[in-house]
Amino acid sequence: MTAPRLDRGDYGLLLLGLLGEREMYGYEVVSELRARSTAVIDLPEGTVYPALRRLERDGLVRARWVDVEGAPRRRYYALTTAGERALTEGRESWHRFTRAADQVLGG
Amino acid sequence: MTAPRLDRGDYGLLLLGLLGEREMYGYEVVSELRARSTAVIDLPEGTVYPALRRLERDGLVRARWVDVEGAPRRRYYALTTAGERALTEGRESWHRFTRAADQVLGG
DNA sequence: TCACCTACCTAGATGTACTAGGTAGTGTAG
DNA sequence: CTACACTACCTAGTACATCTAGGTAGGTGA
Repeated sequence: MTAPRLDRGDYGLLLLGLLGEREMYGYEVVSELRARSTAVIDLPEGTVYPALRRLERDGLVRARWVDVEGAPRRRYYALTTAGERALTEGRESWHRFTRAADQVLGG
Repeated sequence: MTAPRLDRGDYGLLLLGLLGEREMYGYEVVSELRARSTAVIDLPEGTVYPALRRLERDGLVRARWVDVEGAPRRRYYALTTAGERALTEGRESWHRFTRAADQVLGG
């Protein structure tokens, strides 16, 4: 019964977009996404952490542990060169797609 | 190794968008999508036919067989009332999403 | 003591796209 | 008359991402 939602894709590109600005850790990514999109994009942690792992597995991001005083340690993620390239390409194909979709949906 | 693609969602909404304009049959949907999006959205038949079936199963479209002289018969699909409502809602949430995504990706 | 927040993680279910086929009818070029 | 191409439909199986629903652990404040 649920209506079809075009916004259910591979969210990896959004994570690349955030990490393209600065190094971030997983939990920060979750709250940044929510803040920046005024809660429109509200990915649960169970979605974000596996997604970051996939990006790492595919060589698009690099991770490092950082100890923090008086808090659990954080796993910071940063783009690799391949990640930056993927972000650029992904952004372009995303814009191509939105233009095409608006052509179909009526912009 | 493949780069993450934000444009892999549930394409059902696009089909609703097409059918919102006029009744169409499956094969027509495939070629219309390709034509209208200048081949950016190129869904294979193996994607479109099952998607139409799902929309029908969910009560968003209604199907009828039409005999054609000198050609294989066609299965025409049209929106139901629920389908029109789903299209309106889907369009809105799609626009909310693109705005939010551009906020993250850098528009 | 209890609740809550940060910060990370995973197993399993669900669901969709896509691959790679298949059937059948019509028209056409060699 | 044969081979190819095009229309028009269909399905089984695979791959993969989201999401649910948990869990672990350290720290803070009532």
